Amino acid sequence: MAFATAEEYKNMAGNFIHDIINEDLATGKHKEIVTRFPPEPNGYLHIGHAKSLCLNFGTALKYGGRCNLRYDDTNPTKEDIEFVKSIEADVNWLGFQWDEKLWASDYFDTMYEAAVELIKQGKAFVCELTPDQIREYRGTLKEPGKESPYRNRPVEENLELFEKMRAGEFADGEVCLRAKIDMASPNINMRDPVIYRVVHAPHHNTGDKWCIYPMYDFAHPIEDAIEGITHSICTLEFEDHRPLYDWVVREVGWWPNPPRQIEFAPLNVTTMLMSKRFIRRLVEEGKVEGWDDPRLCTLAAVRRRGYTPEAIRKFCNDIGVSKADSTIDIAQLEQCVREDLQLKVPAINVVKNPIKVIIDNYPEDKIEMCTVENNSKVPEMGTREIPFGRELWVDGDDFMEVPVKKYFRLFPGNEVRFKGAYFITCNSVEKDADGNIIALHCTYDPETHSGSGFEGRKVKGTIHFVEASSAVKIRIREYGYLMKDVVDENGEKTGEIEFDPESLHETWGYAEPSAADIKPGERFQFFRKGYYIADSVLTTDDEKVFNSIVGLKSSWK
RNA sequence: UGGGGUAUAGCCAAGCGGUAAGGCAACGGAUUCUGAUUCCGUCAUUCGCAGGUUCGAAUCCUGCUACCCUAGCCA
Repeated sequence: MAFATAEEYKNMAGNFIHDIINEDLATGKHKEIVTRFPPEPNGYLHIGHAKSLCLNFGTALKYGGRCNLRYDDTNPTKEDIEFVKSIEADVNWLGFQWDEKLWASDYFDTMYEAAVELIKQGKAFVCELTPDQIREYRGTLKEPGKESPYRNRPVEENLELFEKMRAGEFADGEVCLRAKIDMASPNINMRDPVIYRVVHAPHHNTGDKWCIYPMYDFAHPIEDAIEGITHSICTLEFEDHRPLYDWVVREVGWWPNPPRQIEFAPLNVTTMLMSKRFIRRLVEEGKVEGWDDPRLCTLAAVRRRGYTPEAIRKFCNDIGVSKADSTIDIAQLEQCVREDLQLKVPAINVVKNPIKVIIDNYPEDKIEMCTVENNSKVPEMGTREIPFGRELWVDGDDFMEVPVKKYFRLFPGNEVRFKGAYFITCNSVEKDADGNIIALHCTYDPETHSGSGFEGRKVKGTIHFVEASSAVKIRIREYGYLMKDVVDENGEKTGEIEFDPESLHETWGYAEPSAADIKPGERFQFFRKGYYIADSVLTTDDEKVFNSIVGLKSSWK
């Protein structure tokens, strides 16, 4: 496993978060920077998490600090230990190594003590209002709330009641512990927020030890403080919670140099569905193959699709970090993938929508081997031999019976180079009774073999081919976008997007003989077509299935 | 009609009182045995709008406007 290096992040794009860190370092507030990546184990990590991962781990690398992986497992009813394995695999795959792996649930004792501390200070109380009543008492965005009748219980009574909560003497929702802050606060988060609730459910880590669990707003700042996190980086929607975050660590008072929460804008990418809820629905309804369906944006999916961790890290670094709502064009991600793959993967010849080419002046039984580069950008990747013979397949896109302007591949009367082989002239088109093309009859010029130094004339087009008798048939899965624009009856975009059932297009083609040896997970450039990966799930001994990664940058217009 | 945020090119994003970086996209042109790559070039007289301060404003001040978040015993 190749992990991201400190070197990679030394020159990480500066951003407002680093301005804050630099300041904290300069003033001596902190000597070592400690961050954390705190997923709730309730689903798969996706490309949006990658931004957070790169920010948190990258920042730690940049400053020579530490970054913890911490599971925010404070709600036993919504979490599933099953996801833990995938989360760790994905974090490592992306190239990050946590300093420590921790569980919020390991701090339940401390959190309980912290709650008791608040009660003793008269800053928390046990409330017997029902959830509905609490909502009612909370007020609205524009109107202040009103105080709970239980708000001014004596400390001793609160202590007793809280102990009873812990002892399991109350049913779920019957009572809860609330912070005593300000019911008239314009910030709703400060209107006596619930900090502990009763949940009679076993916890994967603590079993039946607890039947009360802390709420995020109470737990998270304590988790950060315990670990000595210096900068708690999270997404924008928690901005309004910051006053409460600060309140908790301040009022509990056990941490002289408490962490600072900093928020950044979450990632959106055009055509990529970042909603975990919607992804889950598609998976459950069977509209996609699973959490790793290559059309999804989970890390498992983009991995299967052939994206590399290096490309994703580059992408995250390129897009920068700010607090402005944004949606990145998918083209920017794809470009990062091409840029990375270009220097790493070999090319093979593959044709889709094959058209038979017969070289009429080439001997019937002769097969000769042609030498081609594995990667024209990287000579060290060597060469390979591909067969050339009388009957060949060319790509359907490489022939036009009636060429459009500036088309310089195969058409009747035109001469092109077959990459690695000869100049070939298309003479005639053989068709069946229905007008379907059976074969293109061509001739080759023996003097023009690759490497012969022939300079007699030039051709404008170079195309690739697959020798027919040795061709390997392959299945190709072309991934379009999962979502498409919703259009109304007039064909106008409504601004909404919906699931596109045609976003997976399956076709087939022929590949050169070497394709028979390809192992699942291997990536290739399909010469002149784009980047593909041998599917690690579907490939069998009998057939090769390739998933599209990204296409080549542009084609002729 | 509370509170908290955010507005710089088609999409991101630097900029922090001294005259608009960079990336993606797009478009020209050169090279190319991949219409890829590579290489050169073009792409904001203007920073949401309107005023003000200043020799000088995207940066400071005032007033607007638009969009996002926020009323879980979710995170």
